[in-house]
Amino acid sequence: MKTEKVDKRQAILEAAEKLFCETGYEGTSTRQIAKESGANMAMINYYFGSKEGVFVEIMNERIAGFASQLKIINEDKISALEKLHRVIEGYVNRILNNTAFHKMMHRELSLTQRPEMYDKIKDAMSHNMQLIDRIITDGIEDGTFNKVDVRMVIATIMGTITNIVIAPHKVISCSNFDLNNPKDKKMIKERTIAHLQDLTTVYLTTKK
Amino acid sequence: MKTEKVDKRQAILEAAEKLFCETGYEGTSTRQIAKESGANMAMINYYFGSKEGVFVEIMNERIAGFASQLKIINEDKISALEKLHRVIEGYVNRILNNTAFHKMMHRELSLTQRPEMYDKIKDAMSHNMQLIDRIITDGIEDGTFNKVDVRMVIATIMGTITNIVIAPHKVISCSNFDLNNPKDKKMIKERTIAHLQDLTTVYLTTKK
DNA sequence: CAAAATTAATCAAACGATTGATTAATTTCC
DNA sequence: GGAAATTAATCAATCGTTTGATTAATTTTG
Repeated sequence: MKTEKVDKRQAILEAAEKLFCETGYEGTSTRQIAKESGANMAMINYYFGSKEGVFVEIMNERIAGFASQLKIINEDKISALEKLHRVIEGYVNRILNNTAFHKMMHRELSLTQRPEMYDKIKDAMSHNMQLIDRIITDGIEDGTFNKVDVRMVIATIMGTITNIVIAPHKVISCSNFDLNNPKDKKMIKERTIAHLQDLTTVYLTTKK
Repeated sequence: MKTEKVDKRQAILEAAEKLFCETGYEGTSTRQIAKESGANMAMINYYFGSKEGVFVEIMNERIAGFASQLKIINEDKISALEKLHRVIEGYVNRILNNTAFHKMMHRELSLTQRPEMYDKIKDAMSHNMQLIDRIITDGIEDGTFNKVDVRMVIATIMGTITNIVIAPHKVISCSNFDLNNPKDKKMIKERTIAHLQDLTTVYLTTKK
């Protein structure tokens, strides 16, 4: 009999992330994680020390993957609007490819009970926000963009995407719509990108 | 000594809402609710049947207050843009006056474990969404608004507000900023309204 | 009106179940 | 053979809920 080598540690992380996303941190028990991952309950504490240790590990892993994606964009020799459009495309794709995690992150952000996690997410976000801020501010300074409330524009871009992830029914009234269905996801991605690019183009570059 | 008559039932509701907002539904114990409200633990089940009964009661109360506010706007003899601006003003004010509850509602919306609550929130929202949809669609049909993705515009308006409530640090980098501080709240309200009204005006009425 | 009966509100205590965590023994693997 | 990985069994603590009793207020009755 072949010993199918499975990494229990990884299995726990994946099972935990799935369950945390679905039922929240408090709503998920270590026994559920053990059952879902096929590992013994004690393995959770063996590898991660505690339930919270698993959670922190998941967040750290994910957040680490955040930073690397967007930095390249700002170096390209393209217009501010083009940069912004690429950022939007990158954001929409990444968030809609990780809807479950994004929901969890947002949920955590709305809770006051784990301030160190709140700060961690905040810090992870702030870097990307500074990048977008830089792009828009540059556009304003060189005269291609209107003078707008930069931070509010960012809130609008981020907020729109998050809103679509968390409450897709607002956009699609179709009852059998499913964000996990690749075809549906592709459609909503394209629609979101098109909308946000159109919106920013009109709002930022229309001369009054 | 005057017997200061306190309504325990109401006290439980208020304490529970506060705690649910702060630490989530699963993260709040009935013992905490009892202690915070000054009521005996048994009173929770006596009045509401269960912990979930308290939660449902809170949501129902709040949602009931939702519907009545916006319906009047659509009857006024004003332009579509004017209507939309009033809706934005109403929304921003209401949500920023109830940030804790709005956070809780949004958190609940991102969980899949209480589908009946999800549907309840969804239904409560959908009425208001139809109203906004109607306003924008009318504006498009009579030629005052550009042809846009109506549902996406709604997602943008809602998403912006929610994003500001849940992650105000994105907008205000000031460290001692506090949404519970009336002065700070007033400022962020005005800024949000101004931004969204400006955004919708430019995006919907600028002729290309 | 006043005694009796009924009701609603409140309480401390305890219920069984479940929680996250730990133990000590066992198996796996190099 | 010994370190690492895995297990079943168990821990105290906490969970949401229920209980039986008590108080205070109200209603019914003679």
